[in-house]
Amino acid sequence: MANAQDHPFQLTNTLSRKKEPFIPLNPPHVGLYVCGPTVYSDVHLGNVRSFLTFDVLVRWLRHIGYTVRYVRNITDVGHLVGDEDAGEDKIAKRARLEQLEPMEIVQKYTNGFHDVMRLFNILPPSIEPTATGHLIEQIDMIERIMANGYAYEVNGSVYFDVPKYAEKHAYGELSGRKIDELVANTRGTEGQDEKRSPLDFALWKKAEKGHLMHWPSPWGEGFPGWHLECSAMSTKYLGQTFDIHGGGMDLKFPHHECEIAQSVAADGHAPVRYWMHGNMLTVNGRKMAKSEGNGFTPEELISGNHKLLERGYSAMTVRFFMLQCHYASTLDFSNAAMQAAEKGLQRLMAANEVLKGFTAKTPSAPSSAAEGFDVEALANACHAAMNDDLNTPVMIAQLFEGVRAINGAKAGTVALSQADIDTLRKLYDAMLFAVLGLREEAGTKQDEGLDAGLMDVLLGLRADAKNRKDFATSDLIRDKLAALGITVKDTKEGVVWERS
RNA sequence: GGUCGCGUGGCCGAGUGGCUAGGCACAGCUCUGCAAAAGCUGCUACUGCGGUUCGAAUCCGCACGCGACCUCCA
Repeated sequence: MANAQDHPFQLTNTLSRKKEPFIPLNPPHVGLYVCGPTVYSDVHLGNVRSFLTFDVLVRWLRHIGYTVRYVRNITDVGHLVGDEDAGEDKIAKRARLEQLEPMEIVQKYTNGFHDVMRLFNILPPSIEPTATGHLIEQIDMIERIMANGYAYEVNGSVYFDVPKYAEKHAYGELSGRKIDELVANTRGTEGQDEKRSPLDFALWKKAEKGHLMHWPSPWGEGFPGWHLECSAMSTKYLGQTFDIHGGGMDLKFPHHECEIAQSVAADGHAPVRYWMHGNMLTVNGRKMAKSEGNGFTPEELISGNHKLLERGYSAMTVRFFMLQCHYASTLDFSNAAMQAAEKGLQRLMAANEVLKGFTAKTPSAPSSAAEGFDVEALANACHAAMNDDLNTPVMIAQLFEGVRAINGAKAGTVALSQADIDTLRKLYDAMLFAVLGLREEAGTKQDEGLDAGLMDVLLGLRADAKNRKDFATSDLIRDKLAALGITVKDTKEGVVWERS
């Protein structure tokens, strides 16, 4: 767009805690890495929010002309369930519970994850690497770290030496932590006596007897540490330093902090130029989390079959609901908010239909009092909002300003030129579908074969009744249809119906 | 306990020190056989107390309330 130079894309870098102009390393290419799911259970709505945030980022970067290589991993090596069950990983535990091979668990929940992503119209990444597919790279990285003296081996396990690293580097810079405080606040360390410091973290864990997932390594049979895969895979596909790394707020510490340490220790470079963290989805003010048990799955959301849900909501309603909040703010889920979002989305999409339906001529003879509308200013405002740290709520607010103009043009109170209409069409098409990633939902369209035919019959009968001024009959038909969830509207252009 | 963040109208949520988003709900009007939709109009808020400033929701301090992270989590 015209003033991309004047208003470059600004992104909050959680490393500096400031909004910074986004300048990629090798324009027009952008390297983006996002931490993906651990595939040991169903994804819930909180997970969806995070992936949605980065989906909008990718869509926007591409919209303003960048070529994005988007890498989002699948964590398919289980990691420790908790202190008590040290030795058993989440995937192995699940495999035992469901009596499946660990890789069946991985495949099952990977498939489920992909289904959910499609449901919410979240674009697939360019590369979706798996931890188990990159053991060679991970082992190689451990060797580089050891060669540089930042890791040590104990009984077939390898640990990262955090105090050693902190002598020369800023461990804790991302999450704002200080080494002394971390040491002072460390919780129980039993079962971790192999570590020299409680802050040290595993790069490689020796597999105990009976452990299902393990691979050979220079240190014996074992499996990689949780933080390592992201470092190894981002380095492989995006280079030792790349543009943007994203993930949920809850991954900042220790996960992302460890990633920085691993990369610096292995290759001597800070891996990431811009760190980006999405905030949490909350329910009644508390974080939605697997461990809190307050999450619901997308299936439950759509069916409404969950005690927190008054009724079901469509995937696009949820998407729109989330986009009406800035990604860096917490967002609280509530039925009232969902219903408000649903109405708003309907109005927005309906206005887009009105816009598409305008004929070549001016939509409706504007009255002499019709006001003009600055379409250019609207387009610029949308662009500026997105460039301002992906401010989707402000961008959506602008689209609603446009809705008034579109509906006003139809009503004859706003004058739009053909050029205005063309600009608006392009703008709405781009913002609604390409950038916000909304899509028309099935079931609201009027041209669906049998349904459409049946409706034509009923509405034909109703029109006859109306012509005879038999309003009792015409209203009866409308009321009965309303009871079935179909709204009939008599507009100037004719009768329209839609499912609610 | 440590670190970080938040507290905006009936609800959800933006907000760069002055021009006081937007959505939903609500009320009135227009259109309409009625309804729906749409348009117009109305509804002016920033947890509390101090301070800085000509001027603060926005900056600073204190208090209260809430949350996140510190342990697997997006």
